[in-house]
Amino acid sequence: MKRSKVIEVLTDGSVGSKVVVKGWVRAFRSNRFIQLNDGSTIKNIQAVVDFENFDEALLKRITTGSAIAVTGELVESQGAGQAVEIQVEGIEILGDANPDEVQRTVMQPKRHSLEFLREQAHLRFRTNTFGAVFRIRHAVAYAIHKFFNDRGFYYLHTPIVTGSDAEGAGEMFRVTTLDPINPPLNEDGSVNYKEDFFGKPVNLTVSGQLEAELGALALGQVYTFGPTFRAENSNTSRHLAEFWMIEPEVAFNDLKDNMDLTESFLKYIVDYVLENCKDDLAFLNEREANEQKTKPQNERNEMSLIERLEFVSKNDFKRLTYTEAIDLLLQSKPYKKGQFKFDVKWGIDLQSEHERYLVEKEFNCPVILTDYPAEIKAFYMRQNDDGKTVAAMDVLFPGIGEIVGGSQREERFDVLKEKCKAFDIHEEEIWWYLETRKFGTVPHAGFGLGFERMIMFVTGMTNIRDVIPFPRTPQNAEF
RNA sequence: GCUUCUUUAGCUCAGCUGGUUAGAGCAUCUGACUGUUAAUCAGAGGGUCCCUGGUUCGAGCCCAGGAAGGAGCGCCA
Repeated sequence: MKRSKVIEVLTDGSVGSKVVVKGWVRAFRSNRFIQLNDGSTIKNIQAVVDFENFDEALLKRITTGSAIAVTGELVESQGAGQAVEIQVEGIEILGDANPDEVQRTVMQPKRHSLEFLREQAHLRFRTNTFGAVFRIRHAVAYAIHKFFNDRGFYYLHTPIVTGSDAEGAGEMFRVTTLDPINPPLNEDGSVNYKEDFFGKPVNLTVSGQLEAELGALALGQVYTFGPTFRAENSNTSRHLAEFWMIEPEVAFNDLKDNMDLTESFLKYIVDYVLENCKDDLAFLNEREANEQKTKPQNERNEMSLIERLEFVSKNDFKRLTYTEAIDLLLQSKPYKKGQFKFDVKWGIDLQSEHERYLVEKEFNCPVILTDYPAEIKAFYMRQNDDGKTVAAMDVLFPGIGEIVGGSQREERFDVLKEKCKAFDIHEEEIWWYLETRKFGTVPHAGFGLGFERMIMFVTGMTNIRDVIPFPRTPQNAEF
């Protein structure tokens, strides 16, 4: 008989029918009630055993963590916690799990710290929390592809190994096949990269944006969705050395179009999760609520996870310029009381404390800041007419900080060449990028969304290492 | 990279002014019970007190150095 998934049995199963369900045992209570989970839903199915009719040695092997197949009739449950359950007629042990060893793992049926779960990333999928997080992670990835596909975007695969060091987005990981102990040397003692695999130094990508622009300037609208690597020694709950980024790029869009696209995109993702991940979201909502109870009143979230998602879905993002933001900060209470650690004045890069004040105190909703000073933003951002600022935008989310960074791109050949000079970027390194400005250049714009930061927002997880299956961070590449 | 906190049983933690045999809850095991929902009740086993060195009659506790982890900051998405 064909196996039914737990979610099928719970949603479409008809009472009286025979079913086969396979999964992992979460709990075996009273020698009678097996809680079985197969990953298709956060919910377990209860399989009820008349232990008088089964071999005691067989029942002994039904332990937390073991894998079994049960055959039986789907019946209405006599208990309160579930509508239906399986009256077991046959049990097959698929894989044993020794309780003494299970006890040392995160499968041990008790509450665990996230730190302990992180040390067992290979087993944390078995827990309710991480099951929910990774089902939602999938749903968000799918929603992103669906959003862009429905709007006529093309998914463009930009290179992971890149020879250009021009993005300026951060430190890069060198990729080489040279012998690290005895590399071939030039006469002056430097490494001879002509003998390396690609004949020159190459790195893992820090951004697919420049290549995405090339695609957009022919295909019209494209997006990338791939792994991104930053060799920064960042030790925070918001940074990974390997993360996933989505970078749409649209020809003929200006900064306003870019903001509109960003806002509808983020709201679409939130709506998709609210609509399609109800069970997992309800669990994470409850989980967060319980966690909040252990915190002092003033550190608790004002809204629950689901309320926060609904709030973002229903309310317009607050849009203001960098210059307006600086004015607001200068008039703010914490500034006047000297409570900011970092000074505020036009021209500075906003610090976390400033962004948090704007997002969490002043507006209490997502904020889009635009038109930053040119000096603190990348070379490819379009120069505004004031000569001082560029058409940049950062989207700031409560609790997460910067979730999107984007801009209208500099499409004027001469201006871009000047910017390259000012930023010390050699033309011969990005001649291909500059050429698009020579042949039918047009205004265009795009942005980058940190995928994991978005997952943090929709799951309520507060450490980025808990929303990617196998986190890579400084000094940690286990699994 | 900087600041700060933590490290004691499988997990989460307590451990008094430095003093005899290091504790609790949960988990595991054994037994009882059997329509349970984090099942319940009784009992048992389980320790390199992170590592190295020092002070002391005596160190889980004090001092020095190191390691690992968390949080915050910087860099950024």
